[in-house]
Amino acid sequence: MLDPETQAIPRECGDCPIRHRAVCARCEADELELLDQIKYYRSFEAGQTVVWAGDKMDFVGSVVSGIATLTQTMEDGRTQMVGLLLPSDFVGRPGRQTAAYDVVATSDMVMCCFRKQPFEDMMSRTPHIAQRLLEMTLDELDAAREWMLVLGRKTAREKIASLLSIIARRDAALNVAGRRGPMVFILPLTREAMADYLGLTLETVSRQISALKRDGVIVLEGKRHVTVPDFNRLLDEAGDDSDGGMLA
Amino acid sequence: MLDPETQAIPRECGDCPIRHRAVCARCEADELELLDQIKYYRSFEAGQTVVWAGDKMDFVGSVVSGIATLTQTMEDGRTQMVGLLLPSDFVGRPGRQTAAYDVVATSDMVMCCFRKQPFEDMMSRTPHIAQRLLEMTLDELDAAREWMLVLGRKTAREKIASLLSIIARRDAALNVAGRRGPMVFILPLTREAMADYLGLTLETVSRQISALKRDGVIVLEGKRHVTVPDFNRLLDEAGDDSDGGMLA
DNA sequence: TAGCGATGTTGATCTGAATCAAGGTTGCGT
DNA sequence: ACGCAACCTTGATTCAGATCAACATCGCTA
Repeated sequence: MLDPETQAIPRECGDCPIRHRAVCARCEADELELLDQIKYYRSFEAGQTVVWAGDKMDFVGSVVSGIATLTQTMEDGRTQMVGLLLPSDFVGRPGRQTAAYDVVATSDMVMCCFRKQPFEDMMSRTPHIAQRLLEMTLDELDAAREWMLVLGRKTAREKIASLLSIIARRDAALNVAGRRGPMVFILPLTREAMADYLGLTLETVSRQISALKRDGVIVLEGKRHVTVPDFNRLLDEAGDDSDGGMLA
Repeated sequence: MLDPETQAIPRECGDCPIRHRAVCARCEADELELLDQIKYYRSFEAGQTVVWAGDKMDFVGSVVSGIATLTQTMEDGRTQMVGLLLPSDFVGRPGRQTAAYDVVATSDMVMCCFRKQPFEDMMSRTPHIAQRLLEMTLDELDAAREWMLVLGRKTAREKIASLLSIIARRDAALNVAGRRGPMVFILPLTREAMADYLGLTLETVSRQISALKRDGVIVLEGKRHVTVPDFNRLLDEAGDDSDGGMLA
């Protein structure tokens, strides 16, 4: 496992890989310089907890690289994942003292952090930040509502297909768009994490993945390496309106 | 059924019952005056559709009175409610052309609307509006994530108890706080709408309500009038961390 | 005041996913 | 190279909630 400290960390915002998608996306050069002065990086190892629900959280920030999850847990141990944080996603809520959910790094991860108070001060003086944060929050709300349909009404097979299509789509967006041929990606989650995301047990996740493989919807190499020969077929299995595949 | 036109509609923002909770909550007198000039009211009858998912939506607005639902529907007819809109809640998304969900008035309802373009112009010039909208959107995101736990991990009985406790709490917040004695409220949803909210069938909703009644968790008069003798008992049935009942 | 449609309840049966259980793989530390 | 721990798969059985079905209640209109 790589020492997270050795992962490439941008020195300046200009070099930052998430520059154009994160909460700072709309900032002008001068605004970026101010952010540059108050930002700091933190690295987390796979499995490490960033914050526990209910704990005081005196910073906010963006995922620069790696993956984290937001989860909620009931007293008896039932857990539900409520968010999957990928590079450029924002962590924390301005105007709130404590974390509402557990935040856990699922892979080695680097975050670009700001202490909450300076960030909030800056936000009130820099509409570009608040605007972008509003936009990102509205997108997350849409994603959460999409997920409510998955949790409430889809079958186990549809749930798995939905998760795979979301990961596949997002992966394609991060990499160069329009690559020809079948989609290929690495599952960033264990079977158990998938189960927590989908409101299933890990056994059901395993069975349904096996079934999709048996039916040729996906091809597996090892446990994590997935190839999707026909993305529309996968969307169909997810119960989604197909087409919509190709956006401009 | 009341003619919605006869419902009391405030003339001026100063008289408005949702003045201090809606998207305009943070506005100063002069800003309010500008909003006053571009606002208009629309009334909807119970059952009426405000917009269909995918349709062009050239306005945004706030629910002034009554209740509306946001729902998503799959091709085969499975539907999932993804939002319950109460007085002061915001409808529509700035910066988007078409509605993402069906919006349906569940009771007679009055909305305070703004054409999208003037509202967006005003938003870019009035940070108070964008600030409040961000805050409201973050609250909605929290509510959506809370709901993901309900949909993904709770039993049918816990789901019903969760819904009842949310309605009870919200009702108590709208009415004068701190009233002593048992909580009493009217269910604003049919059994079918509850089922769509909870990811259940209407039969299961009916059975679980009967069970909660049989076990003395709730008392029913007719189908819709609910009394909760012991709110902590209800929270317990919902699987929520109890206490948290009394906020300052 | 009878009839009808929307809404709600309850019972019988079925079924998809959970639970219980037994291995199989993989990768790491020693 | 071995042994252990995480992770994953597959099978047998159970069960919560869906489905299918019948009937009850209420409000409205003719």
